[in-house]
Amino acid sequence: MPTQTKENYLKAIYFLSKENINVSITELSKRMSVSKPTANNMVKKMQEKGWLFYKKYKPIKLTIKGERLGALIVRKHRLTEMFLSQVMSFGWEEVHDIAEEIEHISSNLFFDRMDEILGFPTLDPHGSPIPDKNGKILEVNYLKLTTIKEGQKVKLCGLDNSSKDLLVYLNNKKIKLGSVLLVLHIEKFDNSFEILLENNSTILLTFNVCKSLLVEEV
Amino acid sequence: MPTQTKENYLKAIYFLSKENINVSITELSKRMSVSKPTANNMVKKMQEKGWLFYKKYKPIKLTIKGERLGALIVRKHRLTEMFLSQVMSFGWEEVHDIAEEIEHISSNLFFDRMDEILGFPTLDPHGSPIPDKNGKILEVNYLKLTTIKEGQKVKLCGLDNSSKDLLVYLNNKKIKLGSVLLVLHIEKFDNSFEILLENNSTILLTFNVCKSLLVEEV
DNA sequence: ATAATAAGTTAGACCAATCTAACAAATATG
DNA sequence: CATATTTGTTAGATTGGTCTAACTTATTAT
Repeated sequence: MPTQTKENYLKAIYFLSKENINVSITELSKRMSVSKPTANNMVKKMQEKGWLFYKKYKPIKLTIKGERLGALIVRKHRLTEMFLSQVMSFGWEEVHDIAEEIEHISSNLFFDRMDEILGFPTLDPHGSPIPDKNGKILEVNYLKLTTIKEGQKVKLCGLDNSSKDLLVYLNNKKIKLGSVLLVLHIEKFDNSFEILLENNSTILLTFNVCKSLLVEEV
Repeated sequence: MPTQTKENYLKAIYFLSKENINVSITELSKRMSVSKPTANNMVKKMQEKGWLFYKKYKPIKLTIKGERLGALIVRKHRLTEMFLSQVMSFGWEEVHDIAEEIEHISSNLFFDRMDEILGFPTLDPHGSPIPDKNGKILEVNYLKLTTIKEGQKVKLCGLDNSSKDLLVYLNNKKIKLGSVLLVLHIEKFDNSFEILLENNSTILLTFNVCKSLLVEEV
């Protein structure tokens, strides 16, 4: 049973790895907002527990065990976010912080019941996969909106960057997961996208926003 | 913001006081399953925080502040139990352990939303009061069934001892919160109570069981 | 009232998680 | 290639929560 703190380190390493970032002591210390000696010390302890492998100046790698533990925390986090939003009517911008706390609850029953109530979702509303009870995730292959050509119709399936700002922005534009977007025109000048929505309104999205939108051709 | 550990001490002192137990260092250490020096040390720290008042060999008393903090933890615990049972379909015997963990979540919004979903209950299914957002509890003035005279009609409003055994026992006898009981006869010999239920069946309750039944005259 | 028991305290230790200051090792750069 | 910069490590301290052993101070019981 990892402590709450160690669970947070596991999660940080898990995400850094998924982001293809070389997980160094320095990188980890930045992500965790702790000093380098603190991160160093923690990594040693986690290695002793058999959750990761580390050699001086080499990237930190989670072991199978560590990877599974990390995935299970992510599972708890994402199920909680969905539960808060769908069952408890919280807004998407509110759920993250609460889920950061609830993800450390040890009772598996609690999360399995959420899972059941939610109908065993495999993706959360950001389009991020929810690991199953064994820490296995369904691999998805979405495209960034920026790779889509003019005239193409796509469905919004996920967000690459789930910042609160982006969520609020999309909400204002009436775009949500599952929304169908038609790329009317791409402005050569600034790479902004002119998009036709299902309600026949036209909106303009900057290149920066488009980079964060993960879509699937329809 | 009390740490999780200190919240547990606050809760323990809160309950010991409510049970009219003289809260000594020894009593507290037993309740918390820690050594006496540990309890002693903690009590000193909590006094510094202004949550309680303690003088050598004198009973520990919560300050207004400490009382309020304790009540708020109880609020979180009881709301969680109700939410788990009523919204998430957990059995009443399963909810306690999960609530012990969730009661330490800091987000007030989370509990306020539970409260809303549950319809702002003031009593939990054991008949125990749920403190409000300010830690105020609806003072109820129930009587033990043992104080009721022959011929009197009462309504079951709460349980003084919420052991699983008692819950199962009452369930078998078809007695639940809100049941109306008529005291037909009190056996002088062993102080057992002969009770007439709403369905016109007659049952016999031992003095011991009657002590745990909190009722209101009707 | 004095001895036995219970209650409370002190001292010293440990572990988890953190810090700063100072130093060492590897990498990058002029 | 030599030096500057980045990266990692050591050492020593702190805080929160815990322990045991040994001691002191009340309470209780004979």
